[in-house]
Amino acid sequence: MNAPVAPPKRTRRTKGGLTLVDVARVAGVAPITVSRVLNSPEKVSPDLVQKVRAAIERTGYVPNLLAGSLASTKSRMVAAILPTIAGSVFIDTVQALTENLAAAGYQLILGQSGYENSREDELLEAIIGRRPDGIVLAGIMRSEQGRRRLQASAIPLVETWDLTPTPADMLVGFSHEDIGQAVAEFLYQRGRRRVGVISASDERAQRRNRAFLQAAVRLDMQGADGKIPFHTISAPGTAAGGRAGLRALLADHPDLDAVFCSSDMVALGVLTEAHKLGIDIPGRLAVVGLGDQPFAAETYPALTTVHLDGRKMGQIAAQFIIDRIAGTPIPEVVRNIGFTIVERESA
Amino acid sequence: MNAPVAPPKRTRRTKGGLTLVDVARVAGVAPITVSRVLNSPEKVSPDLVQKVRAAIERTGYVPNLLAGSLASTKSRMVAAILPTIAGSVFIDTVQALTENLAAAGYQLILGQSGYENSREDELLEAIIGRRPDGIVLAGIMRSEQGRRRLQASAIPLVETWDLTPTPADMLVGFSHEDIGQAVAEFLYQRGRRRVGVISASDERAQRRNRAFLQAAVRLDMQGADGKIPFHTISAPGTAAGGRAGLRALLADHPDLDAVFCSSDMVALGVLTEAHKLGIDIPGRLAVVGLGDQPFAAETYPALTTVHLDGRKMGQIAAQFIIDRIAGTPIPEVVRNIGFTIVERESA
DNA sequence: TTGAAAGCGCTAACAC
DNA sequence: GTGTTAGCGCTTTCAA
Repeated sequence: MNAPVAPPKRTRRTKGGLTLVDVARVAGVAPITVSRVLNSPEKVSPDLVQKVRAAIERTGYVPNLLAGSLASTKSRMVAAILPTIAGSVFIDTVQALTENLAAAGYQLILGQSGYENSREDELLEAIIGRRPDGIVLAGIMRSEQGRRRLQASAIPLVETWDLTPTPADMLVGFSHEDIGQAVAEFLYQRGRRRVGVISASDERAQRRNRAFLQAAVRLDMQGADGKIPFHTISAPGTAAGGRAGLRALLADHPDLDAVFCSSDMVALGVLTEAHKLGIDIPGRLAVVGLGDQPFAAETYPALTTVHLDGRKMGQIAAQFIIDRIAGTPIPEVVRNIGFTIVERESA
Repeated sequence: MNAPVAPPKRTRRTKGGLTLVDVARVAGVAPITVSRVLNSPEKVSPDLVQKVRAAIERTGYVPNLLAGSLASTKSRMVAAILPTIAGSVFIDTVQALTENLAAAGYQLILGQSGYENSREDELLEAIIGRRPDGIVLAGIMRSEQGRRRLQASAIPLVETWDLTPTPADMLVGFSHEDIGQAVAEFLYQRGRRRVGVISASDERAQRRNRAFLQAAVRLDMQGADGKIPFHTISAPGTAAGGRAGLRALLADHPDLDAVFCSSDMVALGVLTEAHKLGIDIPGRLAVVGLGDQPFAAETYPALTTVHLDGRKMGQIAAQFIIDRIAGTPIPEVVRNIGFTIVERESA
């Protein structure tokens, strides 16, 4: 039974790609030495480093990071999961993430979950299956199953753009409830008494709206019929949705004197429709957006809006993950970065 | 010399993660059967599929795609390389890419090269090192070294948002020269005779501008001094840049009657500044943007602009890569999808 | 400081 | 249909 069996000759599967072994042969060293030159050159004598670098140069070798990741159980990839990237407010966050992660040697992989959470499950499998060293979520993970899978994966996780008493792991964001309340109070202070809302239907917007409505009722800013006029559009909100929303609101509530929009894009639509209808802004109607997108300061009139620091969230999220991987203690794993109402001309 | 050496006992390095072997043990089958259930269930008998699926469910197993990629030399990842994602025109393309690739089981990895091409080389190494099954470039690869590395990697490549007689591989885009010429002719037909340009400094914009200037000179649309006024801002263009640009142009050329802007965002700034200065648009000044971003139809006045179909480019690029991987013959690897001038109110 | 051997977790290639 | 074996290209572990 112990008789050695003649080893069957197998064809190599290699696609002819250059490997570390080839470079080692060219440089006249062991493969592991090439690996060390790549990953920890300080552990290799200068002349060997020299030799190996020359061999890499000569051959045009590009290390296979997939193989490295498998062996080291470190993928040097971080995943970002967004509802959608189109017309989205998360772009600054993604930009900051990419920049900060790239500087630390990490690559971003992007997943779009859709606002309907339709593909969330398979997306999560595709992401976790690639064993990223960290995951950044735009928003919070609300599905209980999703949370369990993420926690079971033990991958460092950062939720963003929201605040919750029960974060799955780390969190950087702000309170949507606080925004709704703050905008209502802001409009009250500016003398507005008949407010309305035009909003996309996503969950975060709805929480802002709820807080806005509560504060508005408390401050007695209802319409003549005792209600706060409300128009819902599908997420993500568009300028066209804002235009339709303003017409709908005014049809039933001609005495409206302020509108809170779920995004700057929606607010832009409101401004445009108001122009068309000959409605003076801010004279007759105040308009407040959300996001402080680059164009918000350049509309006519300039848009009063809620500034959210997307870059900062991206930067902090990246740092969270880098620190967690490095084992650096993180004093506060939940960071509320707040928001500011930027008062321009439209309100 | 051939005496067998006692095998040294090594500790397993495994981090306690669940593997395919564990699932196989639970299901009472060979590891390869689990692999088949995951990748080609039609080759496994229904009752074994059943058993294995149950074991996967029970254990919460998530396949390690890194290991699968290494073994199969297929990563099921596609890389997109952009100058920058912030305020960028490429977002629709990225969105369409992600959607179409996800539907085919591919994940997107994102790389930002910066407009300065500063990090392009290390980015390329980080991307190629991950052995994506395809690479999509926003723009064309101009660096000779970059082209060589990409070609040496033999990874299917799609250049986008441009046209070149010498594509590195596949290409879907449109001619920036044609745009410049078409816009000049459009303005001429609308009776404009004193045109100017406000443009970001990126290379594609400059080619549009060159063609625009040539056509404008040919059509005798120069200013009184025989020159076409020109204002350059840094890339990517912003509304603030557009405002500054309009002031600069008018200072030297008060008789200007049309402006061609390098992006809709720049054009938005021009509209806003014109409002401030009391300049009637389109009465005294025509404004043309580029990109037909969602807000372009909703500015006041609505922006005349060049429509570029970012989604279509993303969709075609995804299809190119999917077909190439599948070995499907691709009749035309260079696709000019053209552009259209969308005439609205501003010109 | 350098190297040999043994994995990392999966799939291709080849039997039965 | 199912299983056995030998890699994929790298890094960890251990030894010198």
